[in-house]
Amino acid sequence: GKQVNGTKMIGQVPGVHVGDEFQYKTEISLVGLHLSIVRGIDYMHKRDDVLATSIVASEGSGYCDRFDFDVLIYSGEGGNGIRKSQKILHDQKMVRGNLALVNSMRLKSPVRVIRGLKRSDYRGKHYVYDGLYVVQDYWEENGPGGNVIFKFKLCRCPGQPSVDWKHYF
Amino acid sequence: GKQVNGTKMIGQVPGVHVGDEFQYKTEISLVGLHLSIVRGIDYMHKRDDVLATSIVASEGSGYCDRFDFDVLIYSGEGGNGIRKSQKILHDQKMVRGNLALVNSMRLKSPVRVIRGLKRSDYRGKHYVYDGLYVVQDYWEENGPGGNVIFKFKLCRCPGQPSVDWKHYF
DNA sequence: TAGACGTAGA
DNA sequence: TCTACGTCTA
Repeated sequence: GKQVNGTKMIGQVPGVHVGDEFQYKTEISLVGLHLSIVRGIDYMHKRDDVLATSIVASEGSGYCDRFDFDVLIYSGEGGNGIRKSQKILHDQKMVRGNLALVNSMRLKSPVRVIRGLKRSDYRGKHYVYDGLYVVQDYWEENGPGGNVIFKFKLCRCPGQPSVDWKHYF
Repeated sequence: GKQVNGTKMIGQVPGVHVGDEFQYKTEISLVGLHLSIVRGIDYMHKRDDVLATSIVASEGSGYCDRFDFDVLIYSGEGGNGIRKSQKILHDQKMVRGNLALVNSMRLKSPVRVIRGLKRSDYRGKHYVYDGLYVVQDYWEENGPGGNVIFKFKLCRCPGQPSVDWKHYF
């Protein structure tokens, strides 16, 4: 690994606080919040399980994530082909990040949530750490092309500082 | 723009020194060395010209850049299709970055050179600022598929600190 | 080797 | 919308 902040880990990352803001995915990678520069769901092996460490969620990004008070409805990974020029839609599979989120739910293992926010100046994003969530439920939905998409319901762990989102938009 | 260090500029960047090392393209973008995260040649409008500000050069990357003492032979951009899964080779065109380098040669405008070095631990790169160069010549070559590739000869400006490259490999 | 919620500029 | 010397994991 090449992260500066130490090893990949579950839960709170030392030195990173709720509300901390970052310019690039590479920065949240460097501080150890979310190691993958491109994937939305990051995960790691822990004992015999693969558990989610963190997710990057963005409203209105084509993934249709929804933040509603302390609840996040998050879309699984794979199949949607959003980054493809030929937008072929496939069913999402219960593997990798999706499977890690289910395992995290089963073991009540907390997941770091980073919100990707649209910039005011151009089409890119910036990123704000929103704190720890637990996965409470998941289900399948049909995407626009009839393909299977997983949805995960995450609830923000109590006792964390609140974030004034108006400050970041 | 979103760079932290100020506006895009030609020549020396305040606060950045020969030998400074960076982990990611996003970092050299943040400090103002090379604004584009993906392009090898960065450039800007200056009066009625488009001039090169900086290039990222890597030996052994498939682009066949060559460093030889204070001379760099650098390959132009476009056409080579290295990042494509279907490796279709086209002729490079005298546009964008390639044109900017020719303009920089004509006006003897200095170009910042960043060397992309292979990491020891994985397949990615890190980046070291090598200082200012001037473009002294350019020509066409035929690439492996017979396609046209531009080559640029850059010479390192005298009076700059030397770099102990063994330190970085 | 390919896939994944990458980025900026034309 | 596309291209461009991205970057990591499986």
